[in-house]
Amino acid sequence: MFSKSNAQTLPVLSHSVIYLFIFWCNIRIKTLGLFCFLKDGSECVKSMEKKKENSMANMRFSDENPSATTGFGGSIFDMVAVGTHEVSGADKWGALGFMDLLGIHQDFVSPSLFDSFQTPILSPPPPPPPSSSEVLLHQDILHEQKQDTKQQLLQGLPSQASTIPESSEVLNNPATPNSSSISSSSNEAANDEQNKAGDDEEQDQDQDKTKKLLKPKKKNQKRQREPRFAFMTKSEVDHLDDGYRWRKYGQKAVKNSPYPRSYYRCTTAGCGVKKRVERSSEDPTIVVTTYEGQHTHPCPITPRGSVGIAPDCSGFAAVSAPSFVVPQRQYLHHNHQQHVQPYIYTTSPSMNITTTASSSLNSSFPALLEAKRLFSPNSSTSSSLRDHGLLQDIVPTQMRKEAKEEE
DNA sequence: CGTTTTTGACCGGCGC
DNA sequence: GCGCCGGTCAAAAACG
Repeated sequence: MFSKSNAQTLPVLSHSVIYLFIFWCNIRIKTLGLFCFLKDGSECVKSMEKKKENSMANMRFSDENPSATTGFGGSIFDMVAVGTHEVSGADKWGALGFMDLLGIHQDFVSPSLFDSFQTPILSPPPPPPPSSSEVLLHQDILHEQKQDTKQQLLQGLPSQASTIPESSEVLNNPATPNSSSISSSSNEAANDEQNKAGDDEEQDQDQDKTKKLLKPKKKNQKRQREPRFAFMTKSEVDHLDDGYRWRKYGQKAVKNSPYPRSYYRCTTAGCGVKKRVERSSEDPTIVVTTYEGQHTHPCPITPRGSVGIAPDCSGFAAVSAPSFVVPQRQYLHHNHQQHVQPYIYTTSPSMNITTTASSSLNSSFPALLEAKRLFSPNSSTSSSLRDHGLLQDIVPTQMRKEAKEEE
């Protein structure tokens, strides 16, 4: 698990832990977490709640079948990445942006992982979606998929339903973002044109308009679902600032929960990314945010304290959250064909931090985007990581140098 | 005045 | 067919 070079840093590990702990206490950010890529975020939440007996802080997702380890058995989604944040009320969002908090993933995610991020948000179209054969192969594996998931498969849409947390997300998220998003938006545009034509013929009532708007979708095909990415955040604030601009378009009461679910849509034209925000009924301090789709544009705004446009949300003030041990095996493959397990990385028990990472992470997800940013090639930390990978990320570069000199 | 939020109505999918 | 439920729409209200 540890390479030789990594082992060389072990003598300073204890210092690193202390250093980390102090730093951790200073910024008062506790990470609990639980990030997950999934087919259906709501199901993830439900499953999480069902699994309440497992303290979130102690949740572990192993290389094994996530269903077995997480209680998600039979679920249609894959756990691909896991991690959560807890934000103390004192900090809230005044000093630390959501992205700042998400920055903790800089140490969860390997440089190799970020290599998989290299494709810019506005890059040329990504590789084509998985071939039908690949999709069908997944379908063979998935015996318990729900009907909509099957339809997605048939449509060549992303599916992460395999109980093997492998490359389905890898194939899907980075591979299909624009294609899926654009196709859906273009479909909507086509529908709009149809609707306009229909309005010319008869403009009786507003309700008729609404019906016309919705009917073409159901006639042609089932509404397509984008890949979803959900995470749980312990926060007093419902709508987390992730750098993008969102417009709320709906709110619904959640069954068996006193807290409503809010629906947001990215306000950028042509970007169909949506997100849902709701509080856990069992732990009101936990906010569950589910992203759907992928942004087709740079991060439009620059949060507190930053100046200028952040092309990829990189303008956020970097508040480096505590770092964590990153096992060598966390380094993920560039080859999306390879299966990638949702590795788990855990710090000392007192920190109660658990996270996983996968090369399937996509830069359209703010948390991961931030992680990517923090691992930019210009970062000395990044270069160090590229050299050594393990543990070094939690040890200041200077400290590592001193340690080596002592040897 | 433009943008965002609120909120009731509506739609499609699904189970019975 | 009916009812439930998640998701969406769009007019009205609120906001800056």
